[in-house]
Amino acid sequence: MDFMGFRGGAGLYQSVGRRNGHVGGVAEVRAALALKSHSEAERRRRERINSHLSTLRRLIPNTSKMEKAALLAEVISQLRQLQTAAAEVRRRWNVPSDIDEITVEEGERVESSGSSSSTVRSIKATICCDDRPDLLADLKKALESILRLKTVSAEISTVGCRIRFVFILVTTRTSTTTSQEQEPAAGVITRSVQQTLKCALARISSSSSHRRRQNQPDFFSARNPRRISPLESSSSSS
Amino acid sequence: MDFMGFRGGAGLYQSVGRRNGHVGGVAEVRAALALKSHSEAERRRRERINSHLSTLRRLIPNTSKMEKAALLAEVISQLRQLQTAAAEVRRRWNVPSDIDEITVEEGERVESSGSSSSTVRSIKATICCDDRPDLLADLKKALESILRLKTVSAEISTVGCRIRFVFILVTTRTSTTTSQEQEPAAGVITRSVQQTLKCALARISSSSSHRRRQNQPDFFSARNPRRISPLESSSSSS
DNA sequence: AGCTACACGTGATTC
DNA sequence: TGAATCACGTGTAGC
Repeated sequence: MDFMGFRGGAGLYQSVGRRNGHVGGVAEVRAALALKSHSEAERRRRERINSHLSTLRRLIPNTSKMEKAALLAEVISQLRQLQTAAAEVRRRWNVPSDIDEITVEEGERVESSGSSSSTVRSIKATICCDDRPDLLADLKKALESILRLKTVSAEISTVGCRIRFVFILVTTRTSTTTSQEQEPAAGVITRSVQQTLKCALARISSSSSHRRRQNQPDFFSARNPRRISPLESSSSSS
Repeated sequence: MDFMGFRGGAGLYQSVGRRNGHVGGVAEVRAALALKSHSEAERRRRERINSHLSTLRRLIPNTSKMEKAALLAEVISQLRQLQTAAAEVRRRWNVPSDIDEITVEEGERVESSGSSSSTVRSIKATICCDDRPDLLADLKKALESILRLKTVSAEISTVGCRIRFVFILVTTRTSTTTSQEQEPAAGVITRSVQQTLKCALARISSSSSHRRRQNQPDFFSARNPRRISPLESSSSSS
C-alpha cells in the first residue's frame, strides 16, 4: 500500500534535490501531499466504476464470477436484445418513442383497377416526432400535393408530447399516363417520401420553439439500437 | 513508456544481483521478457474492456463524451427501464420467460353467494417453468386437493419448452363453516399457495431429467431485475 | 513454472 | 492552479 507512495516520493525527491540543506523541504512535502491526494482520487474513481460494474452483475444473472470484459459483453448482448424487442413492440403497437424517426417501406405492387395497364404501389411510412397542431394536415398535404400520393389510412398515436403516425399510401397516376415518362422505381419513391417528410418536419421543428426533453419518457423509452440524428433516419427493409 | 519497465527491471536486477559477473544474465533477460509479455497482456485486456465500453457508447445515445462511470450509470438506468418494461409486457401478455417464477397476488374479497355469512377471496397465481406432460393437472390437483381452492380460470401459454400459467383461484369454505376455525388471513393464503406450487414444481423438476438451457430464448428474453434462483421467487405485491 | 485478471500508483492531459 | 479523467506498467493472487 504505502511502498508505492514512498517510491514515488523518493523519485521526486531525487529530481528536486536537497534544497536548503535539509530533506524535508516545502516543495517536497507539497509534492508528496499532491501525490497522495492524486492516488486517493484515483482510488475513488476506481471504486465508483467497480460499484457500477457490480450493480450490473446484480442486474444480469449468472455474471457473478465473470471477468470484467465478459460481463460487459453480456451487458451488451442483453441491451441489444431488449432494445430490438422494445423496438419491435413499439412498431407493432405504434408507440411513439423519444427519438425522431422516419421509416418508409414499400408494400407489394397492386394492379390498378382502372382501364389502363398502369400499376399502383403501396407505401408504408411511419413518422415519430414531437406533436404540434396541424401536423397531420401538413404531412398529408406534403405527401399528396408534392408527391401525388393518396392516403389510404393514417394511424396516429400520442404519448405525452410525442406523436407517431403510420401512413399507408398508394401512388396515383395522373391523367398524363399517356406521356412517355416511365413508372419510377420503388427505391426512388421511398426516398422521395422520406425526403419530403424529412423536409416537412425540419421546417416545423425549426419554426416552433420546441426543445427536446433529454430523458426519461414513459414507456419503452429504449433508444434505438443505432444512433439516429433527428430526422436523418433511413430504414427501408420489408 | 519505457521508463516504467526500466524502473521495474532495475529493481529486479538489484534483488537478483550480478550473477556471473555481467549485467545481462539469463535470469535478467527472462524476467525482462516476462515483464514485457505481462504488460502487453494487460494492454490487450484494457483494449478488450474499452472496446466493449465504446460499443456501449454506440448503443446508448448521447454518451459519446461521458466519462466511464457516467456511461456505466446510463447503461444501468437503460437496462433497468428495459427490464421492467419487458417484465410488464410479459406479465400482460402472459409470455413465458426463461426463468422459473412464481407470483401470487390476492384479489379483492368477494361476498359469498351462499346463505352463510362467509366471504371468498380470489387469488391470482402465475407460474413460469419448463413444460411437461400433465403439468397443468398436477398443479390443479395440488391447489385444489391440498389447499381446497377452486380454479376459476387458467390461462396457459407456451414458448418452446417453456410454459406460463395464470390461475385465478377462489377459496372454498368446507361444510365445516360451522366450526370454530377462523378465516385465514390473506397473507397466509398467498404464502400457502406459493409454497404448494413451489413444492409441486420442485418435485417435478427433480424427477424429470430436464436441463435448463442457458441462454438466448426467443422473445423478451430479459432476465428479471433480481436474481431468482429456480422456484424460490417471492412476489406478492398487488 | 506460466498465464490471467484485478488493484494499485503514477504520468499525461484537460479544464 | 488543483481537480479530475484516462492509459500505462507493475505487484500480486488464483489456477
